Amino acid sequence: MQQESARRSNRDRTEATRADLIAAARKLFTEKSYAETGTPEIVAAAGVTRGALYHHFVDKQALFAAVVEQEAAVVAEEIERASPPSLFARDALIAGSDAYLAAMRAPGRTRLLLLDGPAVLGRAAMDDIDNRHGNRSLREGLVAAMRAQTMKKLPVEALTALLAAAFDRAALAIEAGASTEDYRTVLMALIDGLSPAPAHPQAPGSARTR
Amino acid sequence: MQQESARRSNRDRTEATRADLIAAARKLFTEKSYAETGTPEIVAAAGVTRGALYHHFVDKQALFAAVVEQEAAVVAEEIERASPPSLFARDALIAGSDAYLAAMRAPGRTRLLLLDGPAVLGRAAMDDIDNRHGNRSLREGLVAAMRAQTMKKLPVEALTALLAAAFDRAALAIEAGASTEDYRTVLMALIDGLSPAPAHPQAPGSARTR
DNA sequence: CAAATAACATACAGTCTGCATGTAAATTGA
DNA sequence: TCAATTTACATGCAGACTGTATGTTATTTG
Repeated sequence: MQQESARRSNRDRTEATRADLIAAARKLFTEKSYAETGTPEIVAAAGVTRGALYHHFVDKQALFAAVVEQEAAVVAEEIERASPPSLFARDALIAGSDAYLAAMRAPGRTRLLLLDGPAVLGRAAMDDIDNRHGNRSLREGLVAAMRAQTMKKLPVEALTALLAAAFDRAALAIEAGASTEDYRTVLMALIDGLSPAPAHPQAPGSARTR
Repeated sequence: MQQESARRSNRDRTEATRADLIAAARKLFTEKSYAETGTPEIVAAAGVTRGALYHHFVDKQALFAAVVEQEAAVVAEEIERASPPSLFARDALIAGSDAYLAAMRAPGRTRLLLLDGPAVLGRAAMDDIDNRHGNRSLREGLVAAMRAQTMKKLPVEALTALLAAAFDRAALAIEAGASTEDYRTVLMALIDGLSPAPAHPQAPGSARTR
């Protein structure tokens, strides 16, 4: 007859505790903000003590980074699930855009990923996370469109970053109550504007600044 | 013969103290971050005590809001100075874009306005500030371009917000070491893509999602 | 010029973060 | 298999910070 609480390997214990902490932190970070959530509250929700937290994470910020990482992965997964990778390049971009905007409606997700994330971890760290998850499919879609000649050839990294920034702002605006249709319309117009068409058929000789 | 420190009216005292606090806070908030800057440090730099701070500002966040407000005004001013309001609509947009990117190179400004600002004050509050200052000229430029028929007619608020978001991300990327030319190229491509040209001269009957 | 008020300064309470130390459980290796 | 070591926590503490309450000085008001 073994003990009440079964004998667990250290690896299992660590994994379970880390998961509990991340889950509790995720819940609180999405309900409130990073700054408004204290570690005592997190560990209470996770059913451990602060000692466990600081054993598994170097500081509160590291726990936050783990939460952001996980949440970014979930968002990427939701997008991939909703948007089949085939189709024509432009259709894939549209499907991905809608899936992203839908995924970002999860409560607190915009604040976690778009406000607290960049402020707490810095833009560089967030870029790193985004590039490992969500942005990847966006960039691949853009590259595909360029190769298919349905999109102007432009610096890929910059284009990916700027379109992602527009999507992010759209998600924030929509959550704040703005018209989803308006923002969707503009996003599509921005993407369609990148078609390799005659640039701007207006008065020739427009002065170039700088 | 009057006293050593001249008799000052309350209005002057308040104005001077508030200005000192905002200046000291601005310096520290741009050198470090909002979270890393404590009120004791701020008041020491300003030459007052925390009592003065909490007399003039309801809390640390309110002081931060005042700093952001002022900095946003300075940025808007720098843009207006560098970009004459006349010219053709597109040229004005380009000049304004370059001026914005140049203005955002001031040390710590991107973190203050683009990272800490949204996280601490919220996107709604930042939108409010932006609309009172920087975004105004952008929106007016877009409206002018639309009226001049050199730009597709689109929801103005949404377009302004999304382009502003792209500019913001570009400023962050450039500060992080990315190629200014790359980002400038993409920004111009995004703007030029909004010309009222034949949208995308490709295979007809492309399926519309939703 | 006295009363009221504004502009501060000082002192205090509560909370939080990170670390140091202590303890129980698991792993190692002889 | 069992003692030594390491891991996974729990507990307690030190420093710092925020916001507030209270006291004091300068200004304004009637």
